Amino acid sequence: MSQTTVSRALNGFPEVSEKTRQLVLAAAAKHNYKPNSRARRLATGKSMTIGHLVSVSKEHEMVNPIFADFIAGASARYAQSGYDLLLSLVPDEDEFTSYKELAARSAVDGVVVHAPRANEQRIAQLNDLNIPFVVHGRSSNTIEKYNWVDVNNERSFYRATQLLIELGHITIGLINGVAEMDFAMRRAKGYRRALEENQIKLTDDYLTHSEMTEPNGYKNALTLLDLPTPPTALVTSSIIMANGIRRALDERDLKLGRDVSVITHDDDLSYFRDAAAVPVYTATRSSVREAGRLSADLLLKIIADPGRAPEGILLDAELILGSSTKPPRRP
Amino acid sequence: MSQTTVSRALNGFPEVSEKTRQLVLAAAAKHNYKPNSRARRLATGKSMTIGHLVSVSKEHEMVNPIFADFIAGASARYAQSGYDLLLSLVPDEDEFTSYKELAARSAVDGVVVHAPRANEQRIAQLNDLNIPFVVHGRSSNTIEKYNWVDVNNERSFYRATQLLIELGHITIGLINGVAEMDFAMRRAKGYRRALEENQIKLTDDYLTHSEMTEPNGYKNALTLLDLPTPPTALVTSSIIMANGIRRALDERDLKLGRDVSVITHDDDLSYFRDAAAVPVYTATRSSVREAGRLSADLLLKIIADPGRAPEGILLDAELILGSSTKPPRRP
DNA sequence: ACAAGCCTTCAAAGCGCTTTGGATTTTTTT
DNA sequence: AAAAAAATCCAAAGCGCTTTGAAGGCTTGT
Repeated sequence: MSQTTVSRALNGFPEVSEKTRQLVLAAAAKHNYKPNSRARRLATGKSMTIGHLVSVSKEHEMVNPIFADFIAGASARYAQSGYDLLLSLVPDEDEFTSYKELAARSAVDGVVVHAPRANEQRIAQLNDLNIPFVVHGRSSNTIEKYNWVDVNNERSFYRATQLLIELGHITIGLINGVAEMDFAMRRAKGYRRALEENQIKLTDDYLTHSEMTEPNGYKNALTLLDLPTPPTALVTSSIIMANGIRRALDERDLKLGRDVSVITHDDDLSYFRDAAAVPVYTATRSSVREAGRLSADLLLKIIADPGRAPEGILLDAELILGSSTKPPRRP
Repeated sequence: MSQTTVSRALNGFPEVSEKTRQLVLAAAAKHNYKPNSRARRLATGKSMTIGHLVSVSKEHEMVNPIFADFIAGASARYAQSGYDLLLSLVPDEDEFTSYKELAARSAVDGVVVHAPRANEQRIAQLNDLNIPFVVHGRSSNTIEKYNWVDVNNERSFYRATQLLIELGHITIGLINGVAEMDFAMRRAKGYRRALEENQIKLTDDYLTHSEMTEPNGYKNALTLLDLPTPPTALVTSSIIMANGIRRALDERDLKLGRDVSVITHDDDLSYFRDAAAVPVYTATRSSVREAGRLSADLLLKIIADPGRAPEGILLDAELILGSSTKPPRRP
């Protein structure tokens, strides 16, 4: 049997009879034959690979904790479509170099951009390189069109803050992510809008920006609690920071919910899934794994149909009531 | 200038003069030329790719939280050596199929095995497939030789338990990972040995096994605290579980350290780095990122020299004193 | 039975590199 | 200055597939 026939049989072309196809498939299964990826990719001119460049803060050697779950969502989709996932953790200052290199050696058919900043250069760069991409998040100060999957951060944090205000809180802090990040900027915006609409004036002392680690949640919570007028409620951008906040409260002999209310954004991380009947934290919840799935889907679509108009997918986080929010204690 | 010369110049062969090499390099830099990965890989017969198959518990959709930091360590090494990192998250029941497929289409030059069980089939399977691999961890019930990088789990948990005993604790619980995992087994062994050597008899009620999530830490801590003779000290396998334990203590109005001592294993995760002058948790600490680096190094060595005798690298966790351990309260 | 038409199969070219073996040039030796 | 050796370069083959263009085998209509 000729090479052509085998190739056609395996790749589902109609020119081969069902009988021979079955024969070929059986033989392939028997000998555990799979076409050599390298040869296949050279012949087809496709890499069948999606790149994920995750930038690592050089300063803190910090990997975004949501990335594992995001990838978990995306990976499943790639596998279904026969794509491999190329992962590279790059120091943030080398990002562009890495993208250029990937493009030059044409190692990937598309990439996913993680953790965009409000001023994100990578979008223009990738457009220049003419390589299909999807951004997980958005970039506020970018005019170009691009494909993205994002959560409605502004609205979520507006709602969260609004809820606290409705409960009677007036002094509300925000323990946020790094200021340059687009999501952090939008969340701060939502927080501020809610305060403004309710004529609550708070200085920026009540807003902290830092990497979303447990120690930072702790540290920033203490800072806010030490203000002359300490907040009676906190909003935070990460369940990991919320854990740090809890530790700070504990240390000050304050009880979560009773003494200080907390609302956190909850990415539904697999090792922090807050699935109790009454969740521990009142939270704006949105599955980052689902975002991974959607991003992968979108990227594969773009690759299949390069002429496609850029699309944005906006997910709405749910505001889920837990036991960490109560009206403020009367003094 | 011929293709041959360019190829040789770029790949550092000695047959080309330094002058022409510089010329070639300059031209390549100018046009941002990089040899096409696909063609290169076909021609050389190497994939220049390392596979990481991370198995995902289908039941809980759980991704091991240490995996991101491990990968971060490994990724840097691969990049240095020009290797790509292929990541695949596979449902745990499909593991072998995935390895076979990778081998059949010869998509990778080697793989890293994550989270080995005490009875780990993948080791024999990979040996059969004749594909270079390094195990992050070990497999107690495997006789074959293989390459691994592991922490001295047994000894670490022996020392941790011993420390608690020396402080005067007699009722000590262990909140461990999933029982089938090799690391969990070894840690339980160390814990038991310390108890035995000190003639402390405790039923298995004081030992829980589960996936290392925050909710599980919480749940299991509550279970232990509800025992007729509740433990005055706990050892746990993960700093994420330790956070759950803290929450349980909080709920019972018990103070970490003062009322219940806790020692946790600390993988030095980037978003939980316990870097205070006096760490929050007394911990057996070992950087999983460093383990990633070492695993990558070892794997690259094996690939470069297939005749190499299997090697094991045993890391010793440090026992670091924090503020979560105190002598038990006198009643 | 023969031609037309379709279904099925095949030989060969090509994907963009590396590598071999030989050709050419330059340098060194006699 | 000629021969030998070394340095440099090049044409062509080959990596294992996919894909093109053409040939062979089978069915149908007359």
